Amino acid sequence: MATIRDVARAAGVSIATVSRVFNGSPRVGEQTANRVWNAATDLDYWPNSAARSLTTSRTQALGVLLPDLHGEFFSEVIRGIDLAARQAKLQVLISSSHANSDEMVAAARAMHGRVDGLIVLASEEATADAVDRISRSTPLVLLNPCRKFAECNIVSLANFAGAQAAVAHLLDLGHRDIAIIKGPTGNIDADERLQGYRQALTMVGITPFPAYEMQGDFTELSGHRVAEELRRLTPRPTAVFTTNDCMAIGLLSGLHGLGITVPNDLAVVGFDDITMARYLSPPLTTVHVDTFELGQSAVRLLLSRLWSSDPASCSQETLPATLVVRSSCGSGRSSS
Amino acid sequence: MATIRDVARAAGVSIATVSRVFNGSPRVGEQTANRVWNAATDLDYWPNSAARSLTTSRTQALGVLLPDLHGEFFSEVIRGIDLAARQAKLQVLISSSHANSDEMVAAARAMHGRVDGLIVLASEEATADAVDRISRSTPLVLLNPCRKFAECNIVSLANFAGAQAAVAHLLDLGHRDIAIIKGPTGNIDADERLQGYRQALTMVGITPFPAYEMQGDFTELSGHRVAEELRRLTPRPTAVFTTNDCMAIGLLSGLHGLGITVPNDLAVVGFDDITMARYLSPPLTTVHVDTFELGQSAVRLLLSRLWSSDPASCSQETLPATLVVRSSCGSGRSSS
DNA sequence: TTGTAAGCGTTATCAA
DNA sequence: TTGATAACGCTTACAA
Repeated sequence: MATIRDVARAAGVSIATVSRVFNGSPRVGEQTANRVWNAATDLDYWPNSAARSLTTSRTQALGVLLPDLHGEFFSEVIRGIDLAARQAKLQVLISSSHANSDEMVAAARAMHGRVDGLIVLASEEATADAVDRISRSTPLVLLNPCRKFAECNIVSLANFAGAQAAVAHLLDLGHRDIAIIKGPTGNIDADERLQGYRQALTMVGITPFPAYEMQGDFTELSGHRVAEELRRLTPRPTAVFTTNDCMAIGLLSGLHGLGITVPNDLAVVGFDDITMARYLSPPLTTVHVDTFELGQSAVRLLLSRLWSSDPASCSQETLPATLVVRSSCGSGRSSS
Repeated sequence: MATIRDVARAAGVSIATVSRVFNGSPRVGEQTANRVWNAATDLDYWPNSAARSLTTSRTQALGVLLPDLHGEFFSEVIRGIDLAARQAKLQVLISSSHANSDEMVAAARAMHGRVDGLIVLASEEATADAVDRISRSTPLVLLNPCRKFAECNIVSLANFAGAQAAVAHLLDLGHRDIAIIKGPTGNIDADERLQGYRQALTMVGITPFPAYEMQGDFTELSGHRVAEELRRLTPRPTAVFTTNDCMAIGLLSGLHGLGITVPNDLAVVGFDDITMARYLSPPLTTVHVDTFELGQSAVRLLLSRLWSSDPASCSQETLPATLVVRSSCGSGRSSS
């Protein structure tokens, strides 16, 4: 690949002039600029980003650190980040599947000199410590962090409120025996949604019943497995809140196999509102969250952090979680 | 952030020695190495990747260029790439949502100096031209390219064979009137799957019937819409091949609303075998492809291309597409 | 408006 | 085994 020197030589100018042309400096004659463009095109020249970052100490890139995520959440967050980054002329470096703090810190270090800041999804308690270590050397935006780090920019989802709304909906429909399928232990989303569930029950005077809190792990398979357990519960619940849609899908499938009809025998409400929620049978009532927006917001926040003169400035943003009523909860209990 | 000079000063050595320590050079005394490690740890030092790439002219990073993709395909490919890259100690730069060649070329240029090679998913005819332009300056691996570029490393999916197998399955079950929901025009996957469908019919002496080739765009919504069209077809098809699972989901939902039961009134076979295919009702018979492996293979191919002494060397790999029989096609037509 | 030259943080080539 | 020092390709004062 040609360098700036090749272009300078070909255009009969100094390398400084070539640099000016490529950086859109106004202090360059039109004729000269044209000669430079032509030479650059001929030589198929483009500035070397590494060299550029070195002199400017700005990389025009951001890094993303993620745990081992699957499915729509993962893809939509990345899409959101990628799109917002592109609009801001930033590049995106990704490193996912981090199971513990050491891996995350190693990934962050490896990005040193390559990124101006980092977006970190550390929802698992196991990766919390990484945030402390990384934040000492790099501007950070946290996505849905497992703990609230005081001096960080944070974008979160309204998990608690969303879960409360989901359960309140079931209560409104006349249900009293409401079970929940929990997410993985140590995951902040899982935990907040569980708390929202308990709170909604408590508010109407129902004491959360431990046997109704069934363990899942956010996968379809775990939802499928729980169907069997569910029918053995006494008193048998009339409704169940699955803390994400994937588990709802598995559950629906399991219930179908068991001959339990939804919503007549059992009402089901999910969380996330993934694309296909509306195409399930019955269409799933669930809590909508905008994962794409989550990614976009993170980039915006990082940008404002990078531009701000005050590096200690920090803001926290929470994205709404709103109930979307479809058919999986029916229209109320016929018999009380 | 501390630089190599700070560490050298703190450890009382030259910068060359610090560099040697961080690059695992054997030619350095144990005592010295320890002093350097300690100083580095104290100062929280880590080598600047941009500077490193500049001197070595190797970046230890690869770029990924993608069109506007959603859902599981997107996330699994990236996961595959990310994992394989991490094993090879490579970083991953992502740029997605490219709708045309100019955008792709711009993204590739912006990565100049940041990546050693590129993985490009250019399945759309609209982005084909970008491949030609980019390949002149950067080592490339193509994922499922819309045209077969002779001098490129390519990993593809066995779309044709997979589609043939899906339709052959329907034929085996006694179906003769088999419709198809096509993917977006100009998309290679869509096209190859359509060709496989036609071929399977032709092979048993059935002439493909144009009215049976319904337009979809790989989204759930398009599958949903087609349900209505489908029932108005004469002769009414007894089976339908949807060229991806998302459309099958939409279709299933639409058929359910119309009171058409699967597989009794209509057999449905999909393509992709996304995670939730098995949890649909009925569980979807579909063609399994390993998207995660697609990403991994691409990285491996790029690596071998980068290491190979012969830059013109190129290999093409095709990943299998195998039928997974579940319940959405039933067990054969009761009445012929 | 253009050119010269210093410097960004490394690695790599020599010497010592 | 270590240390000077010249690149690497670029941006940016400062001069002209």
